[in-house]
Amino acid sequence: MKDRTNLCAPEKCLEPAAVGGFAQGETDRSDHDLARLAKALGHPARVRIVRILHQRKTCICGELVGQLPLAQSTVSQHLKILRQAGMIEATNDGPRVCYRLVSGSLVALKKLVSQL
Amino acid sequence: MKDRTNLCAPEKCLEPAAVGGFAQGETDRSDHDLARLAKALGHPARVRIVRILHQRKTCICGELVGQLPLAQSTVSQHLKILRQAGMIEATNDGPRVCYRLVSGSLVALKKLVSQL
DNA sequence: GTCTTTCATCGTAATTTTACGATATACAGT
DNA sequence: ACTGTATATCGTAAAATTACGATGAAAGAC
Repeated sequence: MKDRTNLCAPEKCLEPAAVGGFAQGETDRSDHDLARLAKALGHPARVRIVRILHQRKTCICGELVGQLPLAQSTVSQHLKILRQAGMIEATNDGPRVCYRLVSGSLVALKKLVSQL
Repeated sequence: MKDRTNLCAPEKCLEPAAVGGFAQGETDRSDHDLARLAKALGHPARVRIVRILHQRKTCICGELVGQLPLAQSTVSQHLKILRQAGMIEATNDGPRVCYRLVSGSLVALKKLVSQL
């Protein structure tokens, strides 16, 4: 077989090679940051969730489930992905969970994209 | 087992539910378009490729391979993903292949992101 | 206390992604 | 025709993604 520790998935990709001359750790970080946010938006359901949260400023999980043609557990999974990417956050409201966009996350994304 | 024809991956996701009241096929298409482009940028190597092509306006495949800590076949695979997403295109230059950004693809991405 | 509601997590399966080496293909030069 | 260079594609394996139902955990209602 071979090593296959996946040089790219975590945070190692593109960094070894970049040391080969001109220091561009800046670019590397941008690459990873943008890739991380882009990946989080790489599914229509998650784009939709972000859109809804942008409109309603805040939204209960159950309402999001109602807006999507997916099982509750699947929506919960998508919410987790967006949370791990730092795009949304949640607070508890009794038995309910209130989601909202992380302030500045959209601005950060737009900035990274505009720098392309 | 069950059906599991994956209602989301192709182009079906979010469309059945959207018919439940206010017609918003517009939003659905935007969701899919943005998700498609975002997914294409959802890997640091592909972000890097797009950045390089933006700088140098045009680039031979081999140079891209030299800039990335990945095997030639892997880079070729990433290029294929970007091509299928409509972000880059290629022309043959002798035995070499010359890649460039598809004119307007970045603008389209920026527009979709700015509409978030 | 016991329900009920709301959501996250678990277990699982199918599919996709990511990576590599090996091989095929296409073109230029000799 | 043969050689070498450049690239794509194939075969394969590991890991991640996407989806679902079932189960678990927390909080309010009774």
